[in-house]
Amino acid sequence: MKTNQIYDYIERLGNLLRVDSRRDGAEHGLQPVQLEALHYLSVCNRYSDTPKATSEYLGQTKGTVSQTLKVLEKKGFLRKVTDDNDKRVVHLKLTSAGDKLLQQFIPSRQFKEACQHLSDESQTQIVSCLKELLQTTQRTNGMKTFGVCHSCRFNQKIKADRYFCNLTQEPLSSKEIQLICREHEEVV
Amino acid sequence: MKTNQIYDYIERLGNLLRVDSRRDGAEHGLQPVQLEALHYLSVCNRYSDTPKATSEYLGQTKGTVSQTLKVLEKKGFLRKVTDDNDKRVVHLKLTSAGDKLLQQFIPSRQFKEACQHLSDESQTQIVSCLKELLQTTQRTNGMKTFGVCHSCRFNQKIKADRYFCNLTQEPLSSKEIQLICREHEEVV
DNA sequence: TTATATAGTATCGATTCGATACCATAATCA
DNA sequence: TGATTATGGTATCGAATCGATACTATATAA
Repeated sequence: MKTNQIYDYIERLGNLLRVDSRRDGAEHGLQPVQLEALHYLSVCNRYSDTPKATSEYLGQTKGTVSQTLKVLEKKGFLRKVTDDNDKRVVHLKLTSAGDKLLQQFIPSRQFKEACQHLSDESQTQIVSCLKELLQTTQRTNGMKTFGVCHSCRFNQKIKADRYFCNLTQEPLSSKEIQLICREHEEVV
Repeated sequence: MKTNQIYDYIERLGNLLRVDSRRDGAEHGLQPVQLEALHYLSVCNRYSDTPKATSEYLGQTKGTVSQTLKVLEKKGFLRKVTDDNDKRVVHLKLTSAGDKLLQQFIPSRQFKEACQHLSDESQTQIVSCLKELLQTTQRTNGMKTFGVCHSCRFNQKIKADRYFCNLTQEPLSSKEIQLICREHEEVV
């Protein structure tokens, strides 16, 4: 069992990313968690761009996340749009300033630099290892997986470029199925 | 280039560990960063168990770390011992309560559980992947590597169970060379 | 001896974070 | 239909992180 070793590496790598994030974010008066929330909102689909879903993703209470989002809105990195069908729900859309910020800082310059020193094979192997580790962790703990539609058991391919979600009973475009979803459930 | 994918996985895994840590630590009134500091101090050698080294490891300012350590001391998880040679320096020793705490919470129950579902091969592969990723990141960014003496260019094997550090010019036991060191430099 | 570097601490203000209380809308059910 | 309950979200408070700054004590260099 190499549990401890794996734990140490993940903790250390996560830590380093956080240090980068703190330094980069400081330039715009942003905290690591705020960048992370913005990052999430940039890669999730229309079922998942709400404060509630963000709270589930970050593992924080909705009150905490509400404050985080307020800061991001005040700084002009996202705007809130009330849902047409359910007026309790708000959707969080990145502004162009928000997009620009992420392109600049996510991943951090340091991390990009490091990845360039890895061979293609290494990168492929690392991706598959991390994927397995993450999926195992999420499955074991009964957590939401936040995967993309492509790997979701609810997703159904109708024809080329036409998909259908069997959970929401709505059609999805080929662009949409590349985004992560709060309702995602791994194909078994 | 799979930079973004790798970044996402690491960020997500690190995030999950932090959520576990926050929940576990809360039982003893400890924050994630405090558990992390204690964890570091439990696996570092006698050159590296100081506030300064902890600050370098965590990537935080010495002032910040000083407060973290004060809390851990007040709660009885570590004690401070002034260095004999340099009276500015203090060494941080875990108490038995500190040891016990780590055994209970590091790695988190959830993480141990998840790792048990991974095959031996998977674990071995994950370890080697993460190691490569971490080393590349640290090397690229000119960071301290915080490795164990075994992989350090300053370490010299005299005979079975007898080692010597060419940096500090001191002998090291076979037990000591399994601990991480702030002066560690990878063999090239 | 004087200056400078280093290890560490103390204090302050901005911010995170969870807990609690609260509001508005939706869903349930008698 | 009308009352109850559930859900999404916000506001406020207190404890804690974190960096910046200023500070003390010891060690090293000039």
